[in-house]
Amino acid sequence: MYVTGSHNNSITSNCETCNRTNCVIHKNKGVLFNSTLPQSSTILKCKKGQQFIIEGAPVNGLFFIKSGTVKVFRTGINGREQIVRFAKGCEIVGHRGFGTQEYYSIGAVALQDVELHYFSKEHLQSALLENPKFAYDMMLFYANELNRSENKVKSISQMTVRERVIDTILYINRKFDDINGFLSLPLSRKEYADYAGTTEEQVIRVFSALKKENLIMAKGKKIGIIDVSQLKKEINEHNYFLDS
DNA sequence: CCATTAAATTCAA
DNA sequence: TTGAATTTAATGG
Repeated sequence: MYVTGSHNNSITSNCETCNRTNCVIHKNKGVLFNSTLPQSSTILKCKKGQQFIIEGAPVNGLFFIKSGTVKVFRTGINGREQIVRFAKGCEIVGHRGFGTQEYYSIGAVALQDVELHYFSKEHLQSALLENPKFAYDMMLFYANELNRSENKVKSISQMTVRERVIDTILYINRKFDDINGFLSLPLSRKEYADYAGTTEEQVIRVFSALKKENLIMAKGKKIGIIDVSQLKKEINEHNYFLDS
């Protein structure tokens, strides 16, 4: 098994050809790219591991992910990282700083090589004011994010560690496809822990238990789900309805 | 939490 | 493509 050239498995998601029905960028590309402003959007490329939003830095605009995967986090109590969400192509990052907030309350780093569309605040403001459809789509996005965030508070305060870890696996599974039985997004145990609100060791132990129970399989960073319905069942018993 | 060992990834040649 | 170097996973105290 080998990779030819420098083309790793980057998802070629050109916004012109992207046909995700739920993509805010795609649905509003006329508004976003045909602006009267000369330089409406700049494309930014980040290599794996590169941080493109720094906590506390002033907000100048918003990022739309063109391709690749990103993790969004905030630094918690004793320097512990809390992963807020994982984002992929067609999603927006840095949106909470938009509007009133002056500084980012989150950081964002590329988990793989990433391409970003960057739009300035000014450009987006005029696009939003002039185009109700775009504003409406953005509002839906914000509402959805708020819902997700509220669910997360619930899950962290009320679920057991095991349930939170399962919840995290299912979240990754829903959001990122399988490649022959394994989750296509490789994450370290620490990253699972930071999302689930626990420690690396706890994640490792839950993983080991789940492996013994034949619910998942793990080969290094490659995690495969064997029995999705059984895992869902454990979560559903506690009435947790999950986000996208 | 930390220390140890096993395993997996990365990197350079 | 390989194996040495480095990083990450797993376990037990």
